Amino acid sequence: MSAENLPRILIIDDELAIRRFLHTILSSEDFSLHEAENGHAGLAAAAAFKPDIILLDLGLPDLDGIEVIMRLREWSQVPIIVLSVREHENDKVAALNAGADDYLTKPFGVGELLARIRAALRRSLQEVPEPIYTCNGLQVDLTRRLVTIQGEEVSLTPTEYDILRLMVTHAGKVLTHSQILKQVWGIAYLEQPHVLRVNISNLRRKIESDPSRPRHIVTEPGVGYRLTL
Amino acid sequence: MSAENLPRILIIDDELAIRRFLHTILSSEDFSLHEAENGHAGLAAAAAFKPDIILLDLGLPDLDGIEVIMRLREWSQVPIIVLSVREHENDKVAALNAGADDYLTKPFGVGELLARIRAALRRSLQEVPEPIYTCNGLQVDLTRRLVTIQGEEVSLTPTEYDILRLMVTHAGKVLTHSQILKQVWGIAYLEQPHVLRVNISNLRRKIESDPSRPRHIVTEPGVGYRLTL
DNA sequence: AAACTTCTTGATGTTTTCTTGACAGCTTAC
DNA sequence: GTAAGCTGTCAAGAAAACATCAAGAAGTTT
Repeated sequence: MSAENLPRILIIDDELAIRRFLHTILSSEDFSLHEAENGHAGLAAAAAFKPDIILLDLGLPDLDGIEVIMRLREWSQVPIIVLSVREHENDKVAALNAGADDYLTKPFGVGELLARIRAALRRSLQEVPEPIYTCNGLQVDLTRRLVTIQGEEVSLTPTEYDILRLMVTHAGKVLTHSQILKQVWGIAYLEQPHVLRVNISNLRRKIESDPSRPRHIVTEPGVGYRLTL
Repeated sequence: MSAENLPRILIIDDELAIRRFLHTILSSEDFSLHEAENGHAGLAAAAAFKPDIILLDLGLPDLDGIEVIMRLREWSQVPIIVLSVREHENDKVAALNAGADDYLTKPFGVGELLARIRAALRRSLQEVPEPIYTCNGLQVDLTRRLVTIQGEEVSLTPTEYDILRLMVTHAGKVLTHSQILKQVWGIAYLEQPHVLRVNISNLRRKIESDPSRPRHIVTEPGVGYRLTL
């Protein structure tokens, strides 16, 4: 898994010792970490860093923890796990009602923290449906890898689907021969425009109602191809 | 608010006293309640009652609590809040890793319980999928692990059932070879598509009326397999 | 321990996909 | 007008992917 895909965790805590502690625990797992030492910095970091989960200490110097939660909840659904020394029930209730997802009282077990982080991540990673490209009876559902023309299912070979997916994700824009060849076949095929033509032809036969006068996959002579918007 | 739209809570606990206690607390709020006094009844009720949230006691007479969580998670994403007297960290970690959303140690405060229920409800306003897949005479009941074809029960091996369950929970979507291999056999088998083919073949022999022309498990050449919707 | 089920693995034949070459149509340049 | 270059189509052989059978290994139950 590449570094970009690691779950992102934002730690908002003013105590250096705790930040170090959390850093030690969490960096042994596969997480991408970011830290903020007060409420305002935390709110800014939440917007900039776009964490998948926030670990929030309630006792911040500049802002009340509840305030931070409420400000976050004005625009973000990111899971918030509160870490606090206050174990009075009212504090927990207030934080949870303000929009926190979980509340852990210090000192807490490392295993429990990790388990609760995983539980929160599990919930929030529930996949977001990708948009479906639709145009003139052609429909491409990228999540289901399903292509339909006039409602009828079309079966594409892996290569054909790769090309079409590339075009859908860049719908309306011209894709040069080199771009398509590089993406689908790899750099080694840069000087082989023939394979691309054959595949475009096959693709058109499958998704165009009149392959000799294509409406979806338009050729831009001398440059490449373009998928009509 | 009409009675049909109230959040539905299922309580799985063997102790009458606790059920009474929870009933008292929760019926003062706007909840629709249902109770089960052992694991099997709880699993059945989860399928029939379709709760928005489950309060689960770990110490059940017939099934281990972790087992209940895992069985539920085979087909349902419903939030599970564990209520337990065991406050050892290992118990919490095991429950959370098995798929629980929260863990409360008895005795707990009423306010905290309500707050945690609200927190769980807040983020789980999503649709619950039907636990029973039906299509062209093939029926898969994930809650009972029961597969029937034209009403007749089919006996599957554990591996075959795992594959089918994976496909049912992603019905309509293409599952790549790697996805299936990773989920069913583990990462070590990623480069062994042969075992998958053998098992798909066996599965088809059992659930397809004409295995050579499959209607349910469609192969997407070069990619994987897909369960017809 | 025997009987049974399930899993794994190898061998073999089939199907699908990929690559490549031949050729024809079209456009542009001269 | 014609040559050159780009483009589209068809078809055949090669390569890869797939399905199925069957036998032995491993694990379970009786």
